[in-house]
Amino acid sequence: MSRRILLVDCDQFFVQCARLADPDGAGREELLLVGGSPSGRGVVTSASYGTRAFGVRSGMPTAQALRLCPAARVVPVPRGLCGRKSRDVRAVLERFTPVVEPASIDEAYMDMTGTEALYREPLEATAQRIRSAVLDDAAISVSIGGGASRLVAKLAAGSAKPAGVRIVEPGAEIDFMRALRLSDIPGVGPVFAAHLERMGLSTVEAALAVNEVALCQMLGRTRGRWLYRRVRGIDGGVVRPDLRSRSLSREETFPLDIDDDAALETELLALASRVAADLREHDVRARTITVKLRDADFRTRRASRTLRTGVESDRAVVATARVLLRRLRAARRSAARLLGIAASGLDGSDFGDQLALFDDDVVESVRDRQLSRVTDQLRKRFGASAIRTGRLLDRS
DNA sequence: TCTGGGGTCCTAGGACCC
DNA sequence: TCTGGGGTCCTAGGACCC
Repeated sequence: MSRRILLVDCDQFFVQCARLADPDGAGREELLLVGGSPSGRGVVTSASYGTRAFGVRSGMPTAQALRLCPAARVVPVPRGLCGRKSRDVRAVLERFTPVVEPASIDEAYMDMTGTEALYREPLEATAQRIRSAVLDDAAISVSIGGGASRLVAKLAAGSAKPAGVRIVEPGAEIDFMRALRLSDIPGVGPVFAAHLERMGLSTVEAALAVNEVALCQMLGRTRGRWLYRRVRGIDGGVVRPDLRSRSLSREETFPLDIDDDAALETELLALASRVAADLREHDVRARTITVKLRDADFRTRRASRTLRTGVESDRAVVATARVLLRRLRAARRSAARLLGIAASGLDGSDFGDQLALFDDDVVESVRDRQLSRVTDQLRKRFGASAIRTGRLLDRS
């Protein structure tokens, strides 16, 4: 039996949250842009439907959006409320099935296979009840798509927007896909779409006419097979609840580019401390630390290092990141517009003695961990400014 | 007023092991 | 002295998504 999957997608999620956060201000504003940045280098995170009529899209530089729609009001993302609303929505969804997989802050997949017998109603009716329940109990409007695969559910949700439900019945997948462009398929971004276009393929209809062998000859075996299945609405994806994240990161684009090494190290210290605090909050340790630099000319460079054992303390993360930053700076001197730090290899098991990767490997002591945990406690009780990170860390 | 911040997955080469 | 593959891990970069 084929699977019955729903994708629940919040309508203009950040706009809805901004309106809930300020009902009398943003709540009354039809032309609303959420995002931007005090630095003036921001982009639109979410644009209200009113502004989209002017050509505004999310991801667009705020300055450009305001040129298209000068009457729009710009408000910051209400981060805390967005997180709470996201959890509220998920809690409602979990009343309908335990198999809920959040795909991002504003969408989640649900595996509803078998629930038609359980609820004694078509999937369409259940989806309508889910929509109403989320609106009533979380005050968030969602659109819901349904189908035999994650791919079809996702695309159906797109066609249901805003505030609608669209279920693609089993067997109707190809006819549903036929109306789409290849660039509508998740995973076909601007680069791949342009490549396909050069080969004369821009619509799903056109790709359906090419057999699998020919597609593989055109695109290579992996991508040929991948596209052959996608245009037929097929993906191998399973809905998996309780997915743990594979990496944690923090990054910052500076209001003005920074070329001074000492100033960059100060920023590094702040970012690395935040990453380390995030690791402890999630109760994980990271074996790999990556530092990312974006130069003034927008070229992005990275350097990473995998340690023998996972780390979670401020000192170990900072010490590792500092070496990587110096290496990047030595390789190319340019003012930096962005600095970022990522932690991955989370909870990776210790590599033991199989390989002594580096003689100068950063090692984290029990004392380092205790010190960071105590700092966390103090910050929790007395506020973030209770402890100045720099003093505690400068042992390297 | 050019281009945010948080992620996932894939590829490709080299090191190293069996 | 010459000649292999296969598998895994690490690193760097890039496409892509919301």
